[in-house]
Amino acid sequence: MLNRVILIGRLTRDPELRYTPAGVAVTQFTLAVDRPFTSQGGEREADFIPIVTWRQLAEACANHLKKGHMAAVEGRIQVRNYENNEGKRVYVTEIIADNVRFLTPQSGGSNSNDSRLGTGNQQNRNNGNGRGTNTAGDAWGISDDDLPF
Amino acid sequence: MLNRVILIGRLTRDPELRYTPAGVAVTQFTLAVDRPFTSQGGEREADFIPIVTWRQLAEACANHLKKGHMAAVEGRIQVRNYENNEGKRVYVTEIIADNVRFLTPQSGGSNSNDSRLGTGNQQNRNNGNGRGTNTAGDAWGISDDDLPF
Amino acid sequence: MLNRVILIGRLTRDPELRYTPAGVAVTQFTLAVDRPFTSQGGEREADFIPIVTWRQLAEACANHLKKGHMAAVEGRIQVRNYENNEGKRVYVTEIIADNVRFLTPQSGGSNSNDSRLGTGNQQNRNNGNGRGTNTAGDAWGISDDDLPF
Amino acid sequence: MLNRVILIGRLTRDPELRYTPAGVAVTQFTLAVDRPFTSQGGEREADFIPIVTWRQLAEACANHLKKGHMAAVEGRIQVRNYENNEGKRVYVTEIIADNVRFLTPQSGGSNSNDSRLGTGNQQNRNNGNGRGTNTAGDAWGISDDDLPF
DNA sequence: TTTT
DNA sequence: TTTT
Repeated sequence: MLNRVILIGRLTRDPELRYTPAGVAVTQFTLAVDRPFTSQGGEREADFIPIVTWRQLAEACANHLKKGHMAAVEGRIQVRNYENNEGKRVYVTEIIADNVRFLTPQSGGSNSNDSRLGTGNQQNRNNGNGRGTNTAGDAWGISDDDLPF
Repeated sequence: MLNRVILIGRLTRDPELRYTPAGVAVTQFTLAVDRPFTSQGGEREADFIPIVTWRQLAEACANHLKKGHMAAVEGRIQVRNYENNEGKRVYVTEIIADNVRFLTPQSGGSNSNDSRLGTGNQQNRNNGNGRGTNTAGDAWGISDDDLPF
Repeated sequence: MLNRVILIGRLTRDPELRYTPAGVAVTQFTLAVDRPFTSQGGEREADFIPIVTWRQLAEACANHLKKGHMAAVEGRIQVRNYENNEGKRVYVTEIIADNVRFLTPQSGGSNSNDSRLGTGNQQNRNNGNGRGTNTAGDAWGISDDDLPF
Repeated sequence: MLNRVILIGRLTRDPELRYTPAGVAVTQFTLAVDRPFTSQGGEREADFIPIVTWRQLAEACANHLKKGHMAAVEGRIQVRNYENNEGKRVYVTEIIADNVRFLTPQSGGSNSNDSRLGTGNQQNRNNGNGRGTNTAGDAWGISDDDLPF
């Protein structure tokens, strides 16, 4: 009934932009979020949280975010499951973002930081590429059925 | 750097209270959180999100929550990993709650609804039970190393 | 750049539904949110927080919420200022809600609890009432300029 | 029952650190939070939201934040009222922060960015200044009764 | 594997 | 598998 997540962290890698078979942009990246406390045994000190963005917001993230950049992400937790290549059900927990703020100043750019996109937007984009259209599904088990808006 | 989650949903089962080897209370339950939209293909309509609470809050949840009850949960996302019995690394995403509100009126009780416990509290509780102490570790791969506060 | 509020509390009165001069629904109510701690001197124990909703969500709130009902409100803080009838600038802090969950079971109703409305919706509603159209502006200093979406 | 706010914005001025009569540190600053949309009439484009921090967090903010710096603030809304010098009741809405992240890199410093302080900390600090101790009360109507933790 |  |  209510599902809201807000994170600030750093990208562990460059974001990956793909397109669903229907031509809808999706990008994924992982946010390293430092924990508030230091582990007693020198163990884990960050959580690595997968983020998914769609449509315009996906393209903005792909264009503006890089490995190491800081970002604030607002969205909801989604628990997706799909069958892997051994026929086993795999559960994946991700944040479906509807707002991403770019907190690392863009080098040589305007850096308007205005990235509230993606929610309530209609325009799809076909990448005009027969081979590329279903890479999203192949790579991540994401299909057009997962479109969240 | 910032990691905050707020959920409202219903318990899919009664919560399970266990104790770490050191005698610290942990309870786990799953929250079914309805999605805001209806899936086009009649697919999934809720996310099932695992919640972990510690210490006093753990005991309050075990005492007051039941299957089907509505609750509001505030906490942070944690991505834990452990080795399962086939020697494979398993990743588990859970919400470590630091505040739980009981939204289903307690039958025949005072229902003070005052459940802001667990954070910053010192008192452990040993269950005085040699056999029972490490059930938490056995069942869920949770140990005293996972103590979040 | 990021402005998010989540509250759970109870309505201090029935909500008030009005319409802007352009016929857009607005409703206002106040949420009493109990503080997590008990004041040492028996002082205040709740914050009384004004909520504003627009369009479809405004009408859903007017239809389903009553004094004493519990609700979860998601939105953003807005600091509005207007000139009062003594020509003095008055500052008003309110929550502009984009999601309201009705946590009190509706008596004699279906209680689908599906109240994610209001954001990204286009339909205005003229109340067909010449006198009533600008009551919102009169009563609260709200005008069509304050439309948030 | 639940009251959570998360903001990202910029300080409109340097923060002001004071001490209550009992010697507890309080700092106040205002966060300018850009609105997600552009006003049609070129009107207001940011909300100016007053922030209050206490104890260790107050001193960390006073030491590390400056006018123009970006910060993420987590806390709760509080509606305080006091009598002004004309004997009139004044209502003040502020965010009582329990977590502040410094998002502007510190010039010439370590910038550990570890600012999760203030909650659950016991140590007060007396400023050893008879005259200065109650400046907080004078300036802002804040007294030791307002201590939130 | 799931709640109403 | 991971960021600073």
